[in-house]
Order: sequence, then C-alpha cells, then structure tokens
Amino acid sequence: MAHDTRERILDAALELFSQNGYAGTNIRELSASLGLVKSGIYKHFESKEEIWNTLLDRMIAYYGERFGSAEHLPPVPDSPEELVDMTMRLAELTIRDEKISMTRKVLSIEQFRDDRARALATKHFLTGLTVMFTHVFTGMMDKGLLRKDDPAMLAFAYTTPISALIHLCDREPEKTGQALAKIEAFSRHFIRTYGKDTCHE
Amino acid sequence: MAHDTRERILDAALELFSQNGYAGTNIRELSASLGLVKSGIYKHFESKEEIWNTLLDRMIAYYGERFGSAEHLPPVPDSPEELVDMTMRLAELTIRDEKISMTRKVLSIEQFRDDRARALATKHFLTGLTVMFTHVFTGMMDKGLLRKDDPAMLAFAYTTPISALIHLCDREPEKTGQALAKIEAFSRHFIRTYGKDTCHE
DNA sequence: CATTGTAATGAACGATGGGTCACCTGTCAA
DNA sequence: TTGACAGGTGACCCATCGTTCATTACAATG
Repeated sequence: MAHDTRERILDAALELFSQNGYAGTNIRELSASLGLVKSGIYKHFESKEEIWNTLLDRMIAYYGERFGSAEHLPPVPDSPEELVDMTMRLAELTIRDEKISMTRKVLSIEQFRDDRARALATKHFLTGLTVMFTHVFTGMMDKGLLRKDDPAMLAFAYTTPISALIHLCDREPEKTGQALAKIEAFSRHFIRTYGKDTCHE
Repeated sequence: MAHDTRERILDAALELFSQNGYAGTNIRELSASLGLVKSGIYKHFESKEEIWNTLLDRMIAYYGERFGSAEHLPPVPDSPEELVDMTMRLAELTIRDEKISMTRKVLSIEQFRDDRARALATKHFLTGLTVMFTHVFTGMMDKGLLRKDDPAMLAFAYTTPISALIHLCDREPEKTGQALAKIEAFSRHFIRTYGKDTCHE
C-alpha cells in the first residue's frame, strides 16, 4: 500500500509532466488525479522537485538497463526481411508503449533547462539507436547481407529518419498509421539501397 | 519608440520561452530583462497569453514566407559538390541563427500543449525540409546527377538525419563543430550512395 | 505656452503556487 | 487492550503569479 501510492504518484507525474511540463503542472491537479488531497503527496515526497528528480532517476536507470547494456543488443538478422520485421517490432513498441512515449515527451519539454534531461534526450533521440544499429549492421555485413560500408554511418542514416517519425507520432498520434507505413517503406528502401546484391547503373 | 519596445518584448519573450517554456517564464523577469518594470509590459500587450500568441503568429508567418512559398525553393545544384555546399550553408544558417534556433526550442517545449505549435513543429522538424529537398532531388535526377529513385523518399532520408543533428546543436551547442562535420560527412556519403555513376558490387 | 497622448512607474489586488501542521483513521505488533 | 505508526485530511501560510490602476515623465502638437 505504502509503496503503491508512491508509484502511482510517479505515474501520474509522468503523465502530467509529459503534457504540460514540470512548470506547467501543479501539485493540486497531480494529487487530484490520484483522488487524494495535495498534502497527501508530501507523505511520499518532500517536494515537487524530488518527484521530478526521482522520475528522472527512473528514466535514466530504465534506459540504462534496457538499451545501455551489451546483452540487450538485438540479434543480428539473417535476412533483409528480418531487418524489416525487427525494425517494425521495435518501432511499434516504442510508439505504442505509453510510458516510453511519455518519457520522450518529457525529455522534449525539459531538455533545455535540466542537464540530466539534456543528456538523456541525446541518448534517447540520437546515440542510443545509432549504437544499437551499428552493431546490427556490422553483423549483417559480416554475414554478407549488406554491402561493405561504414556501419556507424549506415546506422545513423537508418535510425534518424525512423526517430523523426517516432517524434511525429508523439506529437500527432492520429498519424501513427501513416508513420508506421512510412517506416516500413523506408526500411525496405534502405535495404534495396544497401543490400549486398544491389547494383544500380 | 512605441513599436520598438513591443518588438523588444517579443524578442525577450522568445529568448525566455525557449529556455524555460511559457509556463516557466514570468512577466517580472521578462520585463526586468528589458530594464523596465512589470506593469510596463501591459502598455504593449494585454496579457501574457497575447505575447505567446503574437510570437506564434510571427513564427508561423515567418516560416510561411521563408520556406513555405515556391519562389524560395533553393536552386538545383549542378554538381554533387554544390549539393554539399548548399547543405552546409543551410545547416550553418539554421544552427547559428539565434532566432531560428530559439524558435525550434520553443516548439520542442510547447508542441504537446498548443495545437498551433504542434502543427508548426511538424513543418519545422519534418515536412518543410522534405518538401524542399524533394524539389532539389527531382531536379538533380533530371540533370542526371542522381540515379532515378523516389525523390520524396530520398529527401526524407537526406533531411531527417541532418535535422537530428540540428536538434543536437540546439540541445548541446558545444557539439556544433562535430555536428557540422557529421552533416558534411553524411552529405558526402549520401552522394556516394545515390550519385549517378556509383555502382557498388 | 498650454495641451494632449503615450510610455513608464510603483503600489496594490486577488488568485494560485508549493509547502506545513495538527489532527484523524486504520493496521498491526507487543 | 494498548500504543505506535504509516497514510490521508483540511485548514492555513507565505511567496509569487498575472493583472490593474492612479500617477508621473516626457515628447509632440496646436
């Protein structure tokens, strides 16, 4: 019970912060959204800022254990089609998972005023995916599925367009369908371009 | 003088909003940053919200006349090197121009709570550059500088990675040098991949 | 010179923000 | 049964928020 409320506060805070930002959220509506009165919050956190810092701690820790460690690197695909599959699974997950989506929104909002949010935003939006797909593409080149090229550059060229579409979904969720279709089209186009057997004259 | 102060208020508001967001900015520090007392603001705007709306009007109008009209489409390059040049000029401009950079920051912060900011963010971050480079690449294919391919897809694949690096510069300005270098490297890599005479076996 | 209008001031206002505190309630261990 | 304590309540505190207003400073106009 004790722990439960603390977790519920963090959940609600993430939701509100991802909509209105830290400064745009007040303790009254935060507590109200949990069906308790505002002073109740202070039994679990000593200040609004502590809620924010705890939330950031969680986001940083979650990201670290989920994407930061080597053992969570995805398996190297055995065919171009498997790359598309893997990409789509990853994209759908990261778009549809409410918590991950809200985390991205919060980072978008707070990245310019909080240094830890700034650093995590760069990981989330740029370097994380690039590192992951550098590994994937290195493996695919070894297997002869991709032509020899700079895997880090390919990873960068592959993940940033997808990332842009993920951001679009955060901003305009009603375009999720189109965005996913575009991700798939892009993924196939990418393979057509960089696949081993491809030669355009 | 009259008009001047109004403009200075808008400039200062853009700067503060881009750092702390609309909710995180108060009229006192806004007026203080202009060397006047807070009530002075209300001779020029009737509310904080009117400042925000005026600022958004300006951003929307500026974007429309700057990137929205057909006559502002860039000339089609006559060589691959010219594409790199044009890209670098555009990137440096958009990164180093304080007002444009602050506009992007504001849109990042406010995109989830204001519908007009949401729409403008999608233009700024995604569709604007794509439309522009669809035109460029169509022209380059006609001139035989790029292999035949879907120009919209190429434009998407070309502009979104650059856009990601521009966002990085907004977030971590000290990385501007590396980011620009990476943009150039990416641009050259892109041409090596899609240039007409290229054939990887 | 008097007048008129505009920009700026500083004191004040009500509303709302985050945070505190004394109190109540139910649970559980001794 | 009792006592301690965690979790929740409502009244309250004070700083700060956006905003108003009577007044002043001053430039331009007649």
